[in-house]
Amino acid sequence: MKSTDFIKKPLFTVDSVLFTVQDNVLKVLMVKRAEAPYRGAWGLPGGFIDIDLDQNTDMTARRKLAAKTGSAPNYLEQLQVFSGLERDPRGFSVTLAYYALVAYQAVASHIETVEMACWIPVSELTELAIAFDHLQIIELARQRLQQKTLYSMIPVFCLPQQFTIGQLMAVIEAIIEKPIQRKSLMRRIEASEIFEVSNEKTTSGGRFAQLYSLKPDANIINFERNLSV
Amino acid sequence: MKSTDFIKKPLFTVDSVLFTVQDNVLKVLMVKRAEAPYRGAWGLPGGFIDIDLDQNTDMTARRKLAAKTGSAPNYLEQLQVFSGLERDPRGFSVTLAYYALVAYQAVASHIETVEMACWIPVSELTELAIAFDHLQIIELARQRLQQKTLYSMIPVFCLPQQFTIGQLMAVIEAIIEKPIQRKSLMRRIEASEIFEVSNEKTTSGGRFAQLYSLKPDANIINFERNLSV
DNA sequence: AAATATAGTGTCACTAGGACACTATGTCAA
DNA sequence: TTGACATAGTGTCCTAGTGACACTATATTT
Repeated sequence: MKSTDFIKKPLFTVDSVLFTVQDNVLKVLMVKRAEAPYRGAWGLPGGFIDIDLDQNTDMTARRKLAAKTGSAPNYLEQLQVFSGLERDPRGFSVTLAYYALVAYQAVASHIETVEMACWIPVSELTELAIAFDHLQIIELARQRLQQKTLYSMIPVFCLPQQFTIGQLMAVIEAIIEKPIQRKSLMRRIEASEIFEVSNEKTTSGGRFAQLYSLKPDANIINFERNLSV
Repeated sequence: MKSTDFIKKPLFTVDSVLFTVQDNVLKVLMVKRAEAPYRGAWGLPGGFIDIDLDQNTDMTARRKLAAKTGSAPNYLEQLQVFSGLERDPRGFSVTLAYYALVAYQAVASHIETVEMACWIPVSELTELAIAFDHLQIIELARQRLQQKTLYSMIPVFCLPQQFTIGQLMAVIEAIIEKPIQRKSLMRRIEASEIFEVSNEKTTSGGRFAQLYSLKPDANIINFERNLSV
């Protein structure tokens, strides 16, 4: 291995776009950068692989998320690699971006205790100083999440273990930013066969809503049709 | 930057699964490895980023593919990152895998002149010695290609510029390994609005087949339903 | 001219989602 | 107590895109 290899190796990092839905608004976990470059700007939670700690890049993403949220996300999937000379002032860089989902309730209290980690509505990101190309990464993650919401049930991962259909519907509508038919959602819940019912629950004035939860061994399936756009 | 950073940086490579369809069989471009590890085994075309040559990882994939095929693929997309301590005897490694499509005719003659590059039917891969976890990567790429074939027209990228509906149908059936309805395909060709007609052509005994080609500015769209599985 | 092969169309059935009226069951205020 | 209202959940018809498959069209071959 020549010494030039050292210089020419690109920086490799792992970043995650952690989504949740709170009050019918899609939000992203952002971290205020304490170091250069882009010191003081908001960036995605992430960092370098630690070969001693991480079996693979999934573990890196989980470790970095746990550091900020104190827990593991309900869903984690690779988004895309972003690379190039321009995206980091330190030189050629390669970032593996993940996107992830979590229930707001699961991390809300922990977030408050963490210095400079914050849920930011995706619609308000443009008002902030965002580090690197992270705004672009978030936008792609949002598109992927929207698309996947049209043909799968992944939005359940933005909810606590027990949830009502009304809550699931609200989360879906927050993600795709369009209303959907309650009836269509119920048909899919039945067809997917991955949910089970439990007790009852009441919310803001109205009939009791059935509580659902994911079956323990449930695999998220893909429907063969999209919901209408 | 500490000296330990040097040691602990993972190997980062870019590999591509280049598919084509020849004689109704889905094939992958494999390269016989001339160096350790896995010397003599078959592996995917790929290698390290060259920061001086590559603007980004897409360019790395294209450059490595051009070295083996003499041309650019018709389609190229990121598949997934594979990482871990176990997958490479040299240590912790990270590979960004792409998958790509090309017309057999476009590279057939060049392949023959290249030492140890070869189209291998995906069904015959298990009979060979495959380096690293490349077999697993190819399998995932195949699944992604199959899935995408159900809701898009990407299989056209396995064909030359001009092609008949019969050829497109054959390519699709080779990819998903199921027969499809000619009528369904024609409906999608019309609906997609990305194809245009040209002259005529005859093949093995039968009525002339209309030749189609992709419109110059065509964007591959996704249909809202899958073909039946 | 008939057999055969491939190209392309007409048409009906099926399926899953969209629309929307309707029923069910809770809260709250007069 | 009762009626207005809010949310939960159902019944039913409409629609669009695909599957199935018989049918027509046009070439080659014998």
